[in-house]
Amino acid sequence: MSRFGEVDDQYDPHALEQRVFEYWDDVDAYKQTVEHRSDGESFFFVDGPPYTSGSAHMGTTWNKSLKDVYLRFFRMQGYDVTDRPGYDMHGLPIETRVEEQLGFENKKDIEEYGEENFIEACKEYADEQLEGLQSDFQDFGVWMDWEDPYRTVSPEYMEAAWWGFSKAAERGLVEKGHRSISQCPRCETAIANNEVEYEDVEDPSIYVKFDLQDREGSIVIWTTTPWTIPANTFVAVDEEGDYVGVRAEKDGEEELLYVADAKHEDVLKAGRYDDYEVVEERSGEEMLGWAYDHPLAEQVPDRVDAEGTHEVYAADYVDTHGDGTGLVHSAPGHGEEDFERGRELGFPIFCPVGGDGVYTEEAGKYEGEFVKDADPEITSDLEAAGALLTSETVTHSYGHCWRCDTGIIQIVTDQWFITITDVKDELLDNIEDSDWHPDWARDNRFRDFVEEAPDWNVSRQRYWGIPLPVWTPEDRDDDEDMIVVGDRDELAERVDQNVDPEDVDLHKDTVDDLTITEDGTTYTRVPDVFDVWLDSSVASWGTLNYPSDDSRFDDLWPADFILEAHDQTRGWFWSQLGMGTAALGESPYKEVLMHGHALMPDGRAMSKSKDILIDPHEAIDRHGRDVMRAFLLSNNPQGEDMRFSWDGMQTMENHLRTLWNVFRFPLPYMRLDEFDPRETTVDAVADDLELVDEWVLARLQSTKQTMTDHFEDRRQDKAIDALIEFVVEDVSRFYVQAVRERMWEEEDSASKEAAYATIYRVLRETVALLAPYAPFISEEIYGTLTGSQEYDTVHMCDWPAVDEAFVDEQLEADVAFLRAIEEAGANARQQAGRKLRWPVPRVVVAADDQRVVEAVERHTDLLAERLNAREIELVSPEDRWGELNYSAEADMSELGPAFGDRAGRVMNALNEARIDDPSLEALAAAVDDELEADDELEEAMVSFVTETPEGVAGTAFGLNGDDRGVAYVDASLTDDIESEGYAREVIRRVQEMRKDLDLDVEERIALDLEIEDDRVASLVDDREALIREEVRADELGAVEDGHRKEWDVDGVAMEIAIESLAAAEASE
RNA sequence: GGGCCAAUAGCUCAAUUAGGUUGAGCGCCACUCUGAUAAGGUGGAGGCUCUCGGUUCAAAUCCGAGUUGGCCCA
Repeated sequence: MSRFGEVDDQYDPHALEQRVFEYWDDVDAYKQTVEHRSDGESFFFVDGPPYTSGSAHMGTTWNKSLKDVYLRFFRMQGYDVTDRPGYDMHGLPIETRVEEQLGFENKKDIEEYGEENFIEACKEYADEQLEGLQSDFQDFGVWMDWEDPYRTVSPEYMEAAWWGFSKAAERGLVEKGHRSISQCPRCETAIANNEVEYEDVEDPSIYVKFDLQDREGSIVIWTTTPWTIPANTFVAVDEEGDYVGVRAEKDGEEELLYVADAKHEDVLKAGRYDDYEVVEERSGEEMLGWAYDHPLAEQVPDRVDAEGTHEVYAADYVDTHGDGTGLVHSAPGHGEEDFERGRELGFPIFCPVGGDGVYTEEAGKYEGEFVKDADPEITSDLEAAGALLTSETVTHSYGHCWRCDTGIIQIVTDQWFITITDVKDELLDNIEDSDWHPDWARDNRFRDFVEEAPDWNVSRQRYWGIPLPVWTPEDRDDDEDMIVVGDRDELAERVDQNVDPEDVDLHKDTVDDLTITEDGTTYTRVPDVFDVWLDSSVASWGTLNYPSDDSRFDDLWPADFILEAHDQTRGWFWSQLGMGTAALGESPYKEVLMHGHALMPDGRAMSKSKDILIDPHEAIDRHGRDVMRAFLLSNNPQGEDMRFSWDGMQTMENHLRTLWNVFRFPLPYMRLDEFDPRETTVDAVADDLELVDEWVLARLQSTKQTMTDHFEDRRQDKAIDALIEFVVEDVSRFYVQAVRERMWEEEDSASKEAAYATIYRVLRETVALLAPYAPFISEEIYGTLTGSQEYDTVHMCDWPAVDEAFVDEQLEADVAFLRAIEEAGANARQQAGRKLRWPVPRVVVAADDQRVVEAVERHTDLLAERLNAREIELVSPEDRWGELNYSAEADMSELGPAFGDRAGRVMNALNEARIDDPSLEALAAAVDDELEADDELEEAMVSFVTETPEGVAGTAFGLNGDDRGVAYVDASLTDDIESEGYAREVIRRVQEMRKDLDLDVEERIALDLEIEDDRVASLVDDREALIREEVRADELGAVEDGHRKEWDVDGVAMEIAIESLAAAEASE
């Protein structure tokens, strides 16, 4: 870009962004920036890999924008930043998508299609999805290493998972075990608890009577899963709970039922008993050991029947006041808690259900039926056996597979685990080694989650994932003597077949058939693949291609910084901690920034499936990338959700437009004067800097300090707020207004040079501060300001440091007062009906305190200029402005009782009184005529009102809500003031006419002026020189044709004509 | 059902370690100004600070209970 070149009149985000994209390509901006920092201190950022399904939504967009702003910030601070993006490409979500595309219904279809083909199809699908995300992220202007993302499906990455798992195995943390797990019967695989989604469904709700042996009566249990009754093994009670025996009567028959005391009314009501009576009170403890008959003994002949089963036991999962009866049907072959308790009690684990949710042979009569379909039959069998107390339905939340929405079932299967419960203390210790923003997320939420986390089931009975690197002795499937392979070299070395470690893909189809033979034993591979959460859990070394590339691991690991949304406490924050601790004994990250979710403008969650969303592409279409990014980044990134807002987007566009306008304002002048920013620096012109220059430079220093502090607190939102306030309030609305005339000066002057140097410095640093947020507009402004004199891209700049020479807190405070006075003055002017264009003879500032006096004394000239006042008079706090009078406003409700029928006259006197001291004494003296000897005026009767002299209006000014004084504007007219006022009116109109003709700023004109009112005409004549200079009129009164217009200036008719001299000459 | 977080103007948020008359920006309405400005300026409307209790001379702020929303867990 050429320095001070022509720029768009209007901020046009789309055209600008396209130009910048092309420019970045031309100069290889990203690569240069990375290279520029290659000698810096290392900073290891790890990208949490988005799952490759669908395109970028607003949440991902916010996430990547946040990453981008921090990575750019760290780079500007000099760090050599690791910025490899990642993609999470394995797992059930993609499998189910591909199954849908291929029209598959279950695993058999996959087997028929062929594992290899299916895996290939998944790979293709994942690759396609990755491309969509890649191009979106690049389109948002995110600078990461897009040429080399880490992909969880690459052999190097899969090897990183193998390595981590094998390290955990070396520490004895890998075991195969029987566990109760959540199973998706359609996907035929275990799914993690955190992949279970809960939805309300209607289910059976049955109360079942288990007849007691050796004593009269039945115990009553409640369940919403009749299909688990065949596996019933024991009944649990609360040892400390209160239970009752109830003798109940229905249809003339009587029975004795045992339930929790707190639940007996509900239960008997549900059973529609005619009448009942509590006949026994028992503690849970007393019921321990009671034996009962399995109600489906006939239907399920192979049911569990070991010593001590079908008896009552204590368990801590019983609640005598919750749902149900206070007696809990327990089937260790299904429920997780039942399983744990059953194991403690030493019972066999009976689970007559297969991975597809179909009863096995062990289920006797029900063999071959899908469990949920068997509910009605089981219920009617219970009824036939006289065991059904009642059958209803209930709507409750029930777990579903997060991908295919099938209701999950709890069954006990063999799975592989990383037994992180064995290192729980270490996990909790390692939490302490990471800093979180916000800190409560770590200390409350994350700690709670880790404390309660069970062992990690890492095996899935699926295809599209990283194969477990576990080989077990042929014909045995336990974890004794297992072999865990840690990398590809080890694989090639140990397997019986020929494998090229450089070449092997590592997916299931390439390793399934490999065997290992050692010491005469042949080992075969466990057919499972890893839980997809294990993939991303190794990202901290997978990003570095460790272990296949060990060049950087020692230097970089663990990660310095990660940044994800709050749903990752259960996800990636956790899985990484678990894996890092299991494999290496350390937290794999040092600092966490946890942001929230993107919500709809009305506060609802966005949802793609329900089509409730704001598409980032639409946001870009409407406002551009910089605006979207800056809007997203102006939201609190710490734990709180972000509401998207179109208004907020528009406001951000307005702010960026203001910056654009500030930037383009001085360009023509700088160009004309051949201003050289390298020679004419603020330091070079230090002696010529005027007050406003020093002030805006001081504000720049404090803005940099504020922004840096906020960035270091990870509150980039507050940082950009500070920057916008500086640009809009200080630079645009104050500084630029104040220096316009200096820039218009035609002659070279030290003052103009100082203004150029100042605004140049301000703009040059502002775009560096803005660059991480709005990289496109910053680039174009930077390029236009610097041409080829600096870096090729603003993103190579250092983060601007505070320049102590320009820090001036006193000046900042002074100007804050001046601006408050100016604001009050503008208000007073409006009250007095005098526009700013007309000078006023004086402004009187009545200061309430010494600080205001100091500010005004130090900067009287500036204040006079801003207020367009000929003179500033200062009244110090201990004095009162002598020209003020006071009147009183009487309160009749007080006067009435005090003065009776004289009240009206007193009131008039009070209201008419004019006194020069607002005291009751002075007032009493002024209305003396109406008062009688013992009358006493009281504070409550009146309130004092300040009366300004004729033609003067006053307005109070203050700072942060505290009144600090009053500004009085004396708007009286003199010939001299009218002369300048009318001259300014003429100038403004001529300027407007110049604009009509689209004249260049430098263009000379001829001016013709006719004013009917002789007095005004003569007043204007007095200012001829001023008018000629301001409107660049070389000739007066000689316009024949030209541009001619009639004006009405406050009732005075004028006719103005102008003509460009260049045009006039050309036509001659 | 449990945990965490949030709730202040129509919208987005402030209210300065630890109580002292609720503020800003945007939007809206009126007026005004304009040779950088789809700008700017002035004024205005707009709030039982989610509800109910408690502590206190005093609560948006501290405590308790609830409501709504978001996330997490079951």
